[in-house]
Amino acid sequence: MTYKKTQDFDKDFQEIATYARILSHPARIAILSYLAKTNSCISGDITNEIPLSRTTVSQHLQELKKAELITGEIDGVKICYCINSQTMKKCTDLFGKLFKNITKTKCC
Amino acid sequence: MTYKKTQDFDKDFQEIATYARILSHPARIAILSYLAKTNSCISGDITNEIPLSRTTVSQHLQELKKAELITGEIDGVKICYCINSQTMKKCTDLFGKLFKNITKTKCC
DNA sequence: AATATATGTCGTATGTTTGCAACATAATTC
DNA sequence: GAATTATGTTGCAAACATACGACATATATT
Repeated sequence: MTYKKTQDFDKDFQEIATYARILSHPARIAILSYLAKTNSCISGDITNEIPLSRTTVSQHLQELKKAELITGEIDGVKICYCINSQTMKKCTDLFGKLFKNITKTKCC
Repeated sequence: MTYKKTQDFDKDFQEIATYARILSHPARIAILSYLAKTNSCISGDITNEIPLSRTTVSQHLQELKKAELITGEIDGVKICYCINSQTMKKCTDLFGKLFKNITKTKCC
């Protein structure tokens, strides 16, 4: 086996990398952005906003849900997806801390 | 062709997604972190710090360089990699703005 | 100029992500 | 209970990412 050595790294680095991967696709950023600025968080409305097939948008939603960046609540036939503020805050802090640490004003 | 629709999204989203992809591997975060906290920015020293082969570390360095998050200057036989503060600042701002936008205290 | 040292590039194996059509399910309405 | 509506799941193909050994290059030292 010649694959995946992510677990050989610092736990913090692994965690940030995981969130970064979620944010590494514009569709997922677009979904989060849309959820933040509207109150209509119905799956179908999200799909209409994203220039991808229903299937693909659904998959991106599942990834965001798995990472706990969003929640999904069944409401009759429809499903309401919302931003998970708690995880989002954690994420904001992690990235904030990272960028603070790796900002360097001068080099050798 | 059934692939890659990233260009169908908002330019800002594409840009953040690109930086997020760079940060989506712990080795690259470890490299940036190491460069920030030490003055020894020689390629060989970085390689010794990362639990991956020289080849693989070199590839991660190339990716960071391509994204302009680091610079690489030849110094005799050695190469000195340094954090590109300008790009890093831009990156910090982009993510800061994103997280500020998608932080929502309540949902439907 | 031969040798040693530092580093990059190529080729390749394998795992992961992206995207979608087709099918499945589950609540609602007629 | 049949049709409709909203949504998730499966399976597949193409593209991309990860990892590394082997080879290439380029400076420094003897």
